[in-house]
Order: sequence, then structure tokens, then C-alpha cells
Amino acid sequence: MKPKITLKDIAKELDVSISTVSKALKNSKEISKDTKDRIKAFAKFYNYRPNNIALSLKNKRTKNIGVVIPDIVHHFFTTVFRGIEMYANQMGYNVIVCISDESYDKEVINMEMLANGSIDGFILSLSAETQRKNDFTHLKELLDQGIPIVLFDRVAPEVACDKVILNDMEIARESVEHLIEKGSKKIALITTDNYFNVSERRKDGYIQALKDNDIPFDKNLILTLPHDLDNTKLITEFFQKNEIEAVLCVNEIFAVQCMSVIQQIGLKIPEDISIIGFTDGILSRFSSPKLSTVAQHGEKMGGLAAEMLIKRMESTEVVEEPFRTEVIEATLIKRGSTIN
Amino acid sequence: MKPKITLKDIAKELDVSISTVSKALKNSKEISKDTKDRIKAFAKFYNYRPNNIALSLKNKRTKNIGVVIPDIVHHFFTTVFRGIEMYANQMGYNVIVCISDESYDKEVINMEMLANGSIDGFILSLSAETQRKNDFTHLKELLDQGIPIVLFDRVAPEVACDKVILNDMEIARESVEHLIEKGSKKIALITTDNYFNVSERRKDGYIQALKDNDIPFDKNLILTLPHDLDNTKLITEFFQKNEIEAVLCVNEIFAVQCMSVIQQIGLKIPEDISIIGFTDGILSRFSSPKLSTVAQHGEKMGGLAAEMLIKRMESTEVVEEPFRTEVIEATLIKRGSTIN
DNA sequence: TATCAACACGAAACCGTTTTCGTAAATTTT
DNA sequence: AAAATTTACGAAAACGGTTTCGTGTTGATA
Repeated sequence: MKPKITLKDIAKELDVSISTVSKALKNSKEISKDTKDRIKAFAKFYNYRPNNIALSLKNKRTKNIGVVIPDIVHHFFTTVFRGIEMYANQMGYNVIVCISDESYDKEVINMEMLANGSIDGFILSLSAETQRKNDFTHLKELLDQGIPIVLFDRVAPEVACDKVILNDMEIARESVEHLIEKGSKKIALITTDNYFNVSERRKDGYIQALKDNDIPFDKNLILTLPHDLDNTKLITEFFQKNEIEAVLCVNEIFAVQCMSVIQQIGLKIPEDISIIGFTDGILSRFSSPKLSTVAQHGEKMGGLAAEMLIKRMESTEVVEEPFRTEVIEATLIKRGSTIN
Repeated sequence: MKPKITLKDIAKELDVSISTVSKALKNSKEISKDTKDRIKAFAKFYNYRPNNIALSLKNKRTKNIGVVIPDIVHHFFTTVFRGIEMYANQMGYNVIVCISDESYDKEVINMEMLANGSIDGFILSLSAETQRKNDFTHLKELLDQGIPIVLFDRVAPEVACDKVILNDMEIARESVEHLIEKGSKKIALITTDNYFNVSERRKDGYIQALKDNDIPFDKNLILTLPHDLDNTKLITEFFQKNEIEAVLCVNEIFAVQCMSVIQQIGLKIPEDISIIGFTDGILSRFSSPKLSTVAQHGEKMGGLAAEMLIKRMESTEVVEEPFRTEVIEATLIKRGSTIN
């Protein structure tokens, strides 16, 4: 076992001072070529690398980004994370991940933990509970301490910081328009009450599309499901009770569950019922028929969030730039569940 | 903006020494109750929290774990990561993630980066390229420096460290046995050449099961596919060329692609052909019929890896414990793709 | 009353860097 | 030859903590 070598070790070994070693390795012209060569050779031989922790303490920056997401076993968050990691890595940053597990407390505790020097800034998506409580004091305090935050997807207007969101309402409207174009009038929305603002924005888009096309809004055509469970029974009842020609689901799991139920009932997709989901994950790509879905471009979103954060962290401007909210344009991918 | 407060700030303000403040906050009995109360009140009021970086430098431990995985947009790795994060968090550790993207260079660079003080230990799964090159000097060097490593799933015998693996061969054998029990003899294996040792172990199990049941091994019944692409054409050809009664796929994507092709051809699952996949992800749970699959218990694996790592990191034994290789028992989940 | 322990605190070292400043010695300028 | 400048390096402070080791002041003991 050969433990890491420090400047002090080199200094002692070569009988020079620590400062000389430090300067020599940084190629300072204060040091003679001779000495520099000796020191560099020695350092190289023993594979010297400066200690990140010491550097962090000295420089008051860690080159670490804290990422707090509600869940990692979830295609959308996974892709966003990938985007963050790739951009951050490229810029020489490391990423510390905490999973809030949709819990307010975990979100708060994790962020406070990391905020005490471990990271230079945060990227996060609010937990369900945080949205429900509408309590953002933890974020505000961090911002107050001068720690930059970028919020993505599940954001809150109450928090003054940079944000990256999806044009949820727009794309939901566009999706419903697509269904209407295919001749459907009785269009259902299957949604969740978990992700307040995102779901809300999608619902608004759904309603807007109906309005624009003079289709009366029927609240019975909206089904609100608990998240991620097996909702087969509820969905079956829903389809038996209502004559439905098309469905917009706020995620791909609901969508494939719908498809299953519909096919079970003996109806054909897309001939009898068309379906559109959200999240272009593997479920959408490998279902049969393939699911028309809203691609949320998670990687792009993550990349942009990281870019905004790093830009702010590295900014030397005395007067700070105003906060921006960037909108990622979602794409409706038309596949077999809406077209033949 | 109120910047973080330090011991020095408190000391100056209350006109005591830094050491007194430090001791008071740690409830040292060296300090009088009076002074302690004053200091604690002040610290509480200004929300004092010790700086993690300073602590790390002093204690020579960061309470950070480095996790290096080939890919995050992948159900299995995601669940393992979740297991790691949960256990680590509970034990007061944070997790720094790097994605090697199946690249040897990224794996090496990321690990060297983190090894210079940022983390106390690693949990990793080898990148495809690393396995191909069979070069583990980067791991050996880190171990040599006294940095503990736990390898999971994609491991290498050449590296002397703790490991957590799946009983791949056993469960593959068991899966094929299940297919044989259902009356199948012409059993195909659809595999990938990417993950050398894991795939190899599964293949061994497949062959073993055939041998145990006196079924001749036919190399034409093994289809090797490139990873994660749309292999519909290759699969279709494969099924047209060979009379197949059952299939074992080394992941769930191949399995649902198979199911698609088979249903397209007009055959019934499981009546005409049975299918078993690996990875109990959403694809398996939401396909129709539901896919029989090998649950790899990723969370458990991650939790165990984290437990082994933390145990070793926190061990104060002078003479180190011998390295262990723990085996996670996979479970074959029987669903509609093999039974009615 | 001299001795001694207990008490309550401060000084300083240390973790591993960077960086400012000071200063002998060598070299150049006048 | 004296003065000024350059060269090449070291001492020390700083980042924010912890911890060891004094030390002056009490109060108790002999």
C-alpha cells in the first residue's frame, strides 16, 4: 500500500519548502528550471495529485453540483440526470445525487446537508410533498445564502431562481388537437394528482384544445389515478362507463395500462380508440402498437439546467443577471396508437 | 444575502477563542454552562453549521461514496443505485455518481478524479470496454492506495476486492428448467456480446440445463444481438429459420421484442412459444401477456454493496478482513409469457 | 498558610493547498 | 566600487474546523 503523496512529502524529500514545490508544479517562473525539473520528475514518479478537499477549502468552491430528484427509477428523471451528468462532467464538475423520494423532509435534510460546503449549487425537481405543502423556505434560505439553484420540471413560482420547464400546456393542447384531427370528439384525460403543477398545466392544455374546437368539456371524462399502482380495475370501469374515442394520459404507464384494458375489452387501437401518452420511454417504444407519446427531451433539459447553473456559479459579475425560465419544446411523436 | 457563519465569526462576536466555541458546541465539559449557553444560543440564532469541507480535511474522510456505473438509463442499474443511495443516506453518506457510458477512458478518468480526496470508497460496475480490454490497473492502483472498492454485477476475478454478484448461471439454469417443465425442447437463447462475464454465466446456465435434461445443444438456437437497438429484423429471421418452442432472453428488451415478433407471425404466447427475460422492469410488468422474468433485486444488491463498502471504510481493524463475494439470489417470476 | 486539584479557557498545531511578502545572493547598472 | 535590480527561494497567513497541551484562577485539603 502506497498512500497518497502530498506537497509536504515532496518538500521534505527534496529538501525545499512547500511553497517552492507548489510553485514548481504550477510552472511558476519564480523557480529555477533546475529545481522545477527535479520537483516535477519526483512528483510524476510518485504520481502526485493535489488533494481536492484542500483545494475546495482554499478556493471556497467544490466543483460539485447537488442534484435532488424525487425518484431515480423513473425514465424522465433518469434522462434528465443523464443530461446533467454529461454536461457537468464535461465542465469538470461532479454530481452528488440525493433522492427525495417525494418526501419534503428528505428534500430539506439532504439539501441542508449538502449546502454546508459540499456543493456549489443545486439542480432540483420538487418532491410531491413539497408541492403539496407549498413550503419553500428551505430553498429560499439557500438562495439567501448565495447558493444558486436551478429548478426543473416541477417548479414553483414562489421561488426566485433559474428554471427549466416543459411547454406542458402547449404540447397537451397539441396532442389533443392531433386526436381531434383524427376525428375523435369524446376525448378522455387520465391524470394524477401527484405532480400538481405539471398535471395542472397539461389539463389546461387539454381543456384549451377542447374549447378551441367547440367540444364541450365533460368532467366525467377525466380520470384521476393514484401514481404507479396497478389501476386496471379503475381504468376498466372508466371505459365501461364512458364512450371514449381517444385518451390522453399524463405518463406512459397509464397509457399502456389503458391499451391493455382496451384490447382486453376487444377494441382496436387506433381504429376504435386512439391513445397518447407522456414520456418517450421504453414502454412507449416497445408496446404494440407503439405508443404515440410526448417526448420530454429529458437529456436536453438536464443539460440546459446544468449549463444555467454552472454559468451562474462561475459568474463573476457583481450585479447578478436576472433569473431566467427556459422552456423546452416537447415533441409529439406519432406512432401506431394514433395512426396506422 | 447572509453568508454562512464560521467558528471564527462566533468567537469574535462573543469575545472568546475559537477553541472555546468549538468545544462549547460539542458540549465539552471543559466549558462552563454559562459560556456554553451563550455560545449555543448565538450559534442557533445564526444557524451555524460546521463546514463539511473543513471537517473532511481534518478527519481525512469525506463521508462520500463514489458510484461508477456504465449507464443510468437502464432499469437494473437504476434500482441498484437506488439501493446504494438509500443505505448510504441512512448511514450519513452522500453519493457521487459518474457514468462511464461503457467507456474505459471515462471510467479511469472519473475514478482518478474522485480518488484525490473526494470520496472514501467506490462502488462500481465495469464498463463494457473495460471488460473487453481486461485492463484493471486503475482499480488495482486505487486499492493499492488503500481506497476500498466494491464491484457489483459486472465484476472481474483479477481485482481483489469485495464483490456482489447475481447467481446468474443458477437462475438461468432454473429458468430453462422451467421452460423444459412446460414441455419445451427447442429452447433458444437470445443474448448479447456486450457484457462478457454476465452473459457468459447465463449462457453456461442455459447449456447446463439442456445437458441435465438430455437435450442436445444446438448453437443455431443462440442469437447474439447488438445491444439495445431495434433488432426486429434479426429476430424475425431467427424465428423463421428455426422451429422454436421457448426462448430465454438476457434482458427484458429483447424479450418484448421477441414477443412482438412472435405475435406478428401469428403465434400465441405462451401456447406456441414461451418466453422468459431478465430484469423485472416496467416492460415486463406491463407487456401483454405479462413477461416471466428474472428479478435481479437491484435494490438489495445496491444496499448490500453499500453496506460492505461502508463496513470496510469504517473498519478500524489493523489486519483487514479477507475480501468477500456475496451472491444475490435472483428470483424467477412466473407470469403470462410462460404460464396461463 | 502552603499545596494541590479542579475548573475554564486560550494558544497553537494540524489537515493540504495557494499566495503574498520578505530577503539573501547574484547580477547588472552607474 | 557602490547602488540598484533581478533571481530563487522560504516564511507565514489563510481556508474552517478539531484537539492537545498549557495556564491562570478558584476552592479544597493538609
